[in-house]
Amino acid sequence: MTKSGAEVAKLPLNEIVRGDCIDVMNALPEASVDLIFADPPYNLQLGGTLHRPDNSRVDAVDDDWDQFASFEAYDSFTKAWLAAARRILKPNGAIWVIGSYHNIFRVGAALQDEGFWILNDVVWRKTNPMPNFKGKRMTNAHETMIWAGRDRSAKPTFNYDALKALNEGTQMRSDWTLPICSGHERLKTEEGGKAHPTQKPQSLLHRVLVGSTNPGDVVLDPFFGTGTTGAVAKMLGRDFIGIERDEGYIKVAKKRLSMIRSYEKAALEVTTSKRAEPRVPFGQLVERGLLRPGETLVNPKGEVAKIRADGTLATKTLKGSIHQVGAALDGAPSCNGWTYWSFVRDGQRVVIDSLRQQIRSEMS
Amino acid sequence: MTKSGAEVAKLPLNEIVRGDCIDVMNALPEASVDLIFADPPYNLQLGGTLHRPDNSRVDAVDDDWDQFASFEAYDSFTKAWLAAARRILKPNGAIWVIGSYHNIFRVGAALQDEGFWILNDVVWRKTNPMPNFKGKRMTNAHETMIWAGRDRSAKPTFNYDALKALNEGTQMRSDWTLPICSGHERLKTEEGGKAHPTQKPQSLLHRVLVGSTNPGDVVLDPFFGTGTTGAVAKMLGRDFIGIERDEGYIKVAKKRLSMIRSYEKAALEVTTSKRAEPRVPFGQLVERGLLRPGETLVNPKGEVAKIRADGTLATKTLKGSIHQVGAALDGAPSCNGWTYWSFVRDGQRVVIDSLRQQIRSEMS
DNA sequence: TTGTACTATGAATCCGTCC
DNA sequence: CGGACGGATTCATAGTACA
Repeated sequence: MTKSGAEVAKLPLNEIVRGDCIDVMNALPEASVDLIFADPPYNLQLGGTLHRPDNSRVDAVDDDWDQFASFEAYDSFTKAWLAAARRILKPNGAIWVIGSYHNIFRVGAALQDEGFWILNDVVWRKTNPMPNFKGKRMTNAHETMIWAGRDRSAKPTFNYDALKALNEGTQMRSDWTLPICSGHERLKTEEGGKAHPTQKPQSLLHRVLVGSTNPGDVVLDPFFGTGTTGAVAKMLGRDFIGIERDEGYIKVAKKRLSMIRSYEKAALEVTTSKRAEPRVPFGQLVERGLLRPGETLVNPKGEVAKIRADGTLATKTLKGSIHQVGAALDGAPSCNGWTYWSFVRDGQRVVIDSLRQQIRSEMS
Repeated sequence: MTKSGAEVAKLPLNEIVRGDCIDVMNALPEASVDLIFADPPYNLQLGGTLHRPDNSRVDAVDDDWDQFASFEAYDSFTKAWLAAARRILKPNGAIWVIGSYHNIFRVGAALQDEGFWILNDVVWRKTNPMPNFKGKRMTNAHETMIWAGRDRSAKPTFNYDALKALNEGTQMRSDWTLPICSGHERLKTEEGGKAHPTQKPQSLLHRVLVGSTNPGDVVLDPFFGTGTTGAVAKMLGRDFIGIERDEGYIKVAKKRLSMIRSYEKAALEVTTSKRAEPRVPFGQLVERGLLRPGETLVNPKGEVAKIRADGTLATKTLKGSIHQVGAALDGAPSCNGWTYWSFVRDGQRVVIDSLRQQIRSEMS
């Protein structure tokens, strides 16, 4: 995982590399990237030109890069770039891939076949999708993203509490309701058309990057396009690497990135989990005299245990840590002794966790 | 497409056939079924027992029928039943398959490989999914359904206007918001437990069958379970064929189906679902760039707080949601942050609730 | 009868660190 | 690397009990 200075120096951080993404990724040092976000070609096989009821032409995806002769051709392309992507990921790295029903099932199966481990599939619900003009299908109102770890044993970054905060205090769900990229955010050519047919909204990338990276992480996008991944990464204080074949897209992306400024550092600090707080052994409360050996603790049912000099508890029949004795009394598989036990001061029960908080605040 | 009387007579209409679905389907006449709805095993790969934070145990899906040795084993099973299913479909027949990220990508790829032609993928958004108790992933709040024609040239039934009517007059989208099957609808064993671990809600099948069959059509379900497909088909005046291996499930399904007749009309009326209220998390204003991380908000007293990337606020001493920080600053038990905080534009204070209104109007 | 408080439960790939 | 152990972790509904 640790790279030599020479190797790290090779990473083209915050640059766009022109070329085929498989070749470029193969030239990068292995295990050097924290996260990959990929929006690969969709393999759309559209019959002819599509018209709206008013006969205006729908500007569909018909670019060369989106054409594949067969599922087999698409599969071998997919496996090749996924294998190249996997090599450059750090051991705890992860990947996001976005697609529609035309390609996402093949991508998902290939991810699993290549050894990635799916963590969640996330549905992007579009608030304002393009309607189905012919009335022959349902409105295609969503796209699917797959979030997967490098392998089954990887422990990718997951900022659970930050996502929970983004969702106003309730756990983030696997369906995200966000508008498509339009208006001022949508990049235009000099002629006024779309600069890229499938430009993703920044809000989508914001949620992806806040949820699965930390400031300073390296985020690579092998199908950079007009650089939404790089733009949001830069705003959020992450480093990016963009790979793109098309010089026209690169030109637009470079201009876009030059105008982005990063948010201030303090704003990038995000709600953290309790697990990250320093561990306080219960025995320390005894050592520091906040609780005395021989003193009695009470559980919610009114059962009591005595504190011993080594920071363990004892009832008539049980001995062990605050967690072990609590679990045994409740017949539960586990117990958080900190919130389970109380001591008595002035006739009032006080949860022992308040003493831990006191120690933690003194530590900081 | 037209079958002889002898062959049609062989169809076990409105019956449950006990046996392996591949064998049973292979014994049916070809091109005899209008629609197949399949809820195959998901191949969940669960670890040890899971407990809720209150230490109650989660009743997991650990049945034998959901166990496969490998992806390869699952794939060959999938291809075999899909091939058998395709043979018995009429030329304009279609199939629905439901799954989760554990299996749906493999199913979707297999569908395409076997010659089916995907028409839509539909996301079932659960209003009340089981949360992620350990805080390690996002809530798995949806399942995916694939709707596919027998082949590229098939013209399956699609009742566009009926679905539009079900959706309050606007075109049906590819995401359906429906509650999981619980309460009285959930079938129980005599001991009071779940009769089947994965019973689907009738509302889901109602929408599927209204949208893609006509009265009198033949609907086959190769993984019949406790017979939701048959129950809804019967209510809607479609013929069904159920295939199921487990005698216990068959027994429950038969009893269920025998009672459908008398409740037919009432049951039809309860299948409409309510739509979820649009809740707008404050974090979405940040994700969507309406407010920037690092930007300052002001309360009525002129006190300020800075916005962070995860949609929380921070003052010199406080961190939390717009509501929490507002309440703390006022020493109040609660606070509506939406009307409490303002941002500054062109020297004018603007309440952040105006941004929420803007988002709500876009959503409706 | 009505309102409130409490309990039960759902297709789940659900811990991290130190010894 | 296996085992021990500290201790963190949940949302929407439906049903039930009781005032």
